[in-house]
Amino acid sequence: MLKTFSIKEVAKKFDLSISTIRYYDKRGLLPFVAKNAAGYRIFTETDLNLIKTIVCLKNTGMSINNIKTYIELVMAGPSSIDERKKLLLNHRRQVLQEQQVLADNLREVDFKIKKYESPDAESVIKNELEYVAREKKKLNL
Amino acid sequence: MLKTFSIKEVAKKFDLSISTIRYYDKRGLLPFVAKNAAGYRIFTETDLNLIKTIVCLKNTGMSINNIKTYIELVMAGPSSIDERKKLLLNHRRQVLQEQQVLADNLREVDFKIKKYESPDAESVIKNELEYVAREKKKLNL
DNA sequence: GGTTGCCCTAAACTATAGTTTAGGGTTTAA
DNA sequence: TTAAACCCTAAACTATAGTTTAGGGCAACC
Repeated sequence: MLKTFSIKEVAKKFDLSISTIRYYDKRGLLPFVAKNAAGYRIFTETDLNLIKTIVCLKNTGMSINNIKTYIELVMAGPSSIDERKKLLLNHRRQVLQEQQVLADNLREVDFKIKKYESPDAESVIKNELEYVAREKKKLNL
Repeated sequence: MLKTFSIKEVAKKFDLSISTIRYYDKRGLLPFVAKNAAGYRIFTETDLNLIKTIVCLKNTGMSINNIKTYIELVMAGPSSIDERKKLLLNHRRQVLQEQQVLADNLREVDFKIKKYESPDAESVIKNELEYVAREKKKLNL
């Protein structure tokens, strides 16, 4: 028999809260999820694949609105393949850029850490402080 | 003479909006910025160094509150070097983890893109759709 | 000396992404 | 058959990070 999953099981599987899943549904990210007679969400195996994709897009910083657009394209069937590809390629570019920003700025953080690890950190920083004080004094600030 | 900068110049230099700089000040990120008799913020060269650090921490995803903590440590002088180092090392760990998440999930996105780029993408996706339909039918969903 | 451009604060407003609460049905296992 | 464990919606609430607006003061140039 085909296995189905409750909202609680799905939440656990993807490390989301139940309310987040409900929120995603309300925001239109889960139009493919069926409900039983009592109104309970019933998740199938293939639903989980799509949810994995949603989580993946979320984890790379895509907004709910854009994820919704992607899901709508998926629901539209094969005719939307080109648009889906365009959307994902665009997203990919943004992620690469974000990675670049992260890497560049992390290097700066690393410089600071090294500075603090240096044996003469204390005197260096004292000097900097004195310089700042002189600078403000000169400017009457 | 020592050069100083207006809020507008600083905003331009760091690609921030003027209101963001005011907001940062209000949140306690700029306790080192002096004001002239008229209440105008006057930024010195060394102020810019600290602002660069703030932007750097922001660009690596640190919250305003944690940046504030870091700035407070800086203002406390050399005695806080150890704590600053700890804070930055901790942040560094989080950034590395975020980079990992980004990289892992981007790989998934790349898989999807490749799938859409394949010549038989259309038939593959048609088959998937039919599978999903059969699945839901079997489950009476 | 007035007009244009800058600067200020305080407070309200916005966007995004959820979380929590209230009130109420359903399922399951003793 | 009832209590515990689940599930539901709607709506209010929260957190974060700003942006916008209202109402005024400075500054600098013509």
